[in-house]
Amino acid sequence: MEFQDNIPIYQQIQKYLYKQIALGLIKPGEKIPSVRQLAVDLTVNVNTVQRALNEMNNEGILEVKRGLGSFVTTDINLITNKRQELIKETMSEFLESTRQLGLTPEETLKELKNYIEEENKSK
Amino acid sequence: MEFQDNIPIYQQIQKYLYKQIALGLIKPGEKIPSVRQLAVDLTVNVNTVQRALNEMNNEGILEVKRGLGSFVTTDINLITNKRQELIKETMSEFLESTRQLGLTPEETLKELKNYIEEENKSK
Amino acid sequence: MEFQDNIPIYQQIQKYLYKQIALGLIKPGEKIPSVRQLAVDLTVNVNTVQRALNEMNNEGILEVKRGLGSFVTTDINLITNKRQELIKETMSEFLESTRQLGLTPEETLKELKNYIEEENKSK
Amino acid sequence: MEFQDNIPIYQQIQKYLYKQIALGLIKPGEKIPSVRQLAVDLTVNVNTVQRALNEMNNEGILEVKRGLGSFVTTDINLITNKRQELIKETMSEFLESTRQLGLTPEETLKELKNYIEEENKSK
DNA sequence: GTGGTCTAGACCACA
DNA sequence: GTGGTCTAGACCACA
Repeated sequence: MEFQDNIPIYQQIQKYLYKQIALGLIKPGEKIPSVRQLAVDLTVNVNTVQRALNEMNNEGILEVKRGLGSFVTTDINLITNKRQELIKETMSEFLESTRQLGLTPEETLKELKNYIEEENKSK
Repeated sequence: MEFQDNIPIYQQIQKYLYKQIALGLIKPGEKIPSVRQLAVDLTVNVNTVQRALNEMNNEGILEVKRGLGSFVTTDINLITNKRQELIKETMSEFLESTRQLGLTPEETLKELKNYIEEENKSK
Repeated sequence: MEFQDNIPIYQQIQKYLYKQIALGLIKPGEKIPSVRQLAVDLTVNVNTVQRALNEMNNEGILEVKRGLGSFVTTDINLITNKRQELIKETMSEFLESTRQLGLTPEETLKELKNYIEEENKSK
Repeated sequence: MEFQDNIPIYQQIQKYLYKQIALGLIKPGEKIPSVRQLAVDLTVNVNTVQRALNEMNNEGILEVKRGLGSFVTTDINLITNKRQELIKETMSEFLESTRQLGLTPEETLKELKNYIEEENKSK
């Protein structure tokens, strides 16, 4: 057994921004806060923010314009694909967790269905 | 937004043991390795192991017998309940993750179904 | 007119390594010096070396193995493609330079031919 | 391996002017902008411009007339020779680049031919 | 003001 | 020993 490494902060920042974008909280073409502002908001070093944005720029999700700031891509396909990718990743991790608790994927599906139904009742 | 700290190692140990028990890899009534042995195996401080086992003893999942070692409870209900609890916890965290990606529980269920079907096909 | 920016050191390091690999001076599967060693050799900060290697790892040209070091990929196709890419880049820059001196691509070709012939004579 | 420093700005200015002249954008005998004007246009120190022009004056490409300004030589041979010199320099640097990628001059010629043909097709 | 690069140095994980 | 992450702080280029 190994113990969980901290997920690097720059990856956490990426995931945070991906979610904001996937949810439409930051819209296509919109400017995100400056690296310095994000660094302050997230109480993190400027370099760490830059590392996060840099990779997102390479992927095309962000367009970083020197002297102007960073903008969410207007390519909606890219955003949709990224969201789909994140969803798949979440599914995969979830099935791994339940597998470790002795559930097959099919049993997991059934358990999830039950869980949701019970939650709905309790409202 | 705050960044995730490491999950405390003692909790990771607990989760590890719960899973072993839930899966039946360690059977009801069975003796688990000594604190010292676990400490060596997991390259972790003895106190950390003790803290993990201590809580599990309070819950009744383990019976720590001084001078003899720690034994998994023979109360199958307790084990079943604990497993169910872990499953619910996993469900809850999963739904929170997909919610952050813009999925309702119902959509999540549909996506999971798709995901499993596609995985089965690709085998 | 703008003045040439310094090409970032990490990109210069990348180009240097690409050339070493393209020329077969570092062979597929071979270990390259450690980041710390490279940093010393190139009198550059460790982080700068790491930034260079990181991107090359993402491209697959290098396989960085934590605790072991960095190795040139054994995927010869990848290397060949990268070399071809660098060659095209060089061609493109060259044609741009000669265009600025008033030469069409065809004239450039003729001039290059002459240049090579004269060089061969003078040997 | 050493890293490329910035090419001195005054040399960049020279190259810029040479190209303008080589391309006939500034004609033989024509007056070029004043040192002060160039300094403003290029957002560069007056001394830097002066240093650039000074060398070009020594070569005879420019005739700096005190109180009147700087003029392109009317000696067409000089201009032609300078252009030829710049072309040779470009060829030489190009062959050095491709040599570092493992190409002989002859192979370089062939690659360039291919490159131009493919570019023409894609138009 | 906004992003880009680099350094020195610290601390961590893997082997 | 080898790579990975992060910080504080400096300096630069673009607008």
